[in-house]
Amino acid sequence: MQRTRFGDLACSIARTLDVIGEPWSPLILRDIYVGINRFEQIQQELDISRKVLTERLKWLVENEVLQRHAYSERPPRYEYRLTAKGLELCDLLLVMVRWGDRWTAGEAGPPVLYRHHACGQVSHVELRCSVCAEPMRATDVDVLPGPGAAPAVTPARTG
Amino acid sequence: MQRTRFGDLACSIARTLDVIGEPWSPLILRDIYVGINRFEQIQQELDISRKVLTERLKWLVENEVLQRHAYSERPPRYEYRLTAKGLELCDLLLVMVRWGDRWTAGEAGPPVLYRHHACGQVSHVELRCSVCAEPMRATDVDVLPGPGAAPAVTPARTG
DNA sequence: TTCATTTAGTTCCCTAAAGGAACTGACGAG
DNA sequence: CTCGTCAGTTCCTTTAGGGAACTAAATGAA
Repeated sequence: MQRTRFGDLACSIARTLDVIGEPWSPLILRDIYVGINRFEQIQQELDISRKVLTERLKWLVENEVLQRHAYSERPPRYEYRLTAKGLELCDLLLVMVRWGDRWTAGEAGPPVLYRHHACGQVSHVELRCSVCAEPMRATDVDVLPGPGAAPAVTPARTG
Repeated sequence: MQRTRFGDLACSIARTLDVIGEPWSPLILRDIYVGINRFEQIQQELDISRKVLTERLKWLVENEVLQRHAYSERPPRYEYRLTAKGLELCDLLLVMVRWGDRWTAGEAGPPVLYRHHACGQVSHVELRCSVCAEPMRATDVDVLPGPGAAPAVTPARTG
């Protein structure tokens, strides 16, 4: 193997990366999210190698992030659609956008704005606690082992 | 070049990926976030190639996500610390965790739990609008061009 | 009928990045 | 003086990404 697969690690970050961590995958997801969902369109918009695009789409379909849907039988033509699983991955994109806007956009300002349906305002995502709805950032939590944790590897000391 | 750099694209997702999109980078960030912040520790915990680890740490320091800090002068020994910029990247990790927990954890349940300081409960992050604080997911927004958008490439038609 | 075009890939070669193991260098302990 | 630790560096092999050309299936125009 040239690249280590992360899927088998007992870590939700690693497992998420296993699905969309490869180069281009998040950008492909973004394209499909905004309606650029056919092979040729994505290839042209991203200027990605056709070979790699084929591989990524195949992987994302296998992992149920996308569905391949025939929009024409004759000639056979396909488009890619987000599944529920894939749509939830797009939340991740919104958080990436927020960080990129804050730390990499510079003088020019954000390249894209997001208007929230509920309030009609241009805004951005914020992380909040699912229980108390107060802000919940990386600094606001303690990390505990969960039920799916790998058993601690204690070297067996006989004696 | 073998791998396309994303940093020059007028897209905050691409720019974020340029910083932490390479294989291992998010896992390195996670390690440092939880206090595994020395070269040897990270190398052993992730079982990553020393060469790649060196490259990633260098890149993350150059991009001001990490700071290299000498915790001993003689012998020279270093540890890596998150900057403010890097700490905000960890928010992204929390969102990756949430998706991984929901879609890849399976029967065993989440490997790690997060207790929110403010309410003391084990919970997870939720995306909400920075303006109205209502839930703000990928399905809840309209996408508009922003000030930093690349000028539309309209082929110049003279005539 | 033939030719061009569109869509969705596939195949091929080349290069660069990842993996892996061994090696270096500075130091400190015994 | 040797051993061990930390923080890398060097070297070689393997494999994934880039890029261009090619295929297949169908449509449409000349």
